[in-house]
Amino acid sequence: MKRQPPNARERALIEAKANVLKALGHPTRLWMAEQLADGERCVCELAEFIDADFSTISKHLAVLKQAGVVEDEKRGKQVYYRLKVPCIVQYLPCVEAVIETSIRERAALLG
Amino acid sequence: MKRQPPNARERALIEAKANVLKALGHPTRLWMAEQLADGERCVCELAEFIDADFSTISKHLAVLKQAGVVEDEKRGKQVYYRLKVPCIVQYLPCVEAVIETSIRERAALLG
DNA sequence: TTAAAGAGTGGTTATTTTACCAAATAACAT
DNA sequence: ATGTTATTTGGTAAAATAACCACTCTTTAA
Repeated sequence: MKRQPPNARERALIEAKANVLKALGHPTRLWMAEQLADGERCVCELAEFIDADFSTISKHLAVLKQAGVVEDEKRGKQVYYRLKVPCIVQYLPCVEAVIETSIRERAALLG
Repeated sequence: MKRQPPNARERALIEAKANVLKALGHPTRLWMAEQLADGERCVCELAEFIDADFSTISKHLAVLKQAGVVEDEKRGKQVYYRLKVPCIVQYLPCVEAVIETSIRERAALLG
């Protein structure tokens, strides 16, 4: 069976998937997603541990939301964020495996 | 138990993980990774289906390699790429679930 | 009703990313 | 030796990203 170039439909799906991965591909946003694996958090709780302007944090959350990774809910003065599809963080062990492999290889090079 | 801000070690790990996700967070690179899930491919086989300059393709592969996602091997005139940690593509069903959720919600909005 | 706290927006700037072209390198065939 | 194919590298321009500041909006508290 010969391989095919991706058609328009497939290309759209790939783009959407890449967009999700890209959203998680920033240290601050990945950290946020990991925090949310333990349950919802308001912006102020997340901000407590992030050394960045509040507006920056807000924009990172907007990126995660736009990608469909999180959803938000306003309760009183606070806005709570939570993961929409929790499996998204269950992947991370494999991502870590990638890193461990790289580290092991570098160590092997050093003897 | 009170949550803690990430220390230097944790921050380095998060950065490394984010870097892997970022590498996969581009349509062309994600497509390449998916192709490699079926086994190694040389650059020319991948290029066959990608509408971009050869140099562009080469640079995308370099990004994946630098992130530790793929490794390469030169055999004759060709360079073959393969996944280093195959589980990296097993995640994608969850990524798709994120997208499906978004689509379903949008559909629900339309009634 | 006024002030303060939590969060988001708009604007700006520096940095990064991506794509293309041209040129270089490596291996093979003639 | 020379050309040809496969791939990478360097340069550059355009576009996207990420950070900060100043400001706005909303909700609660005084």
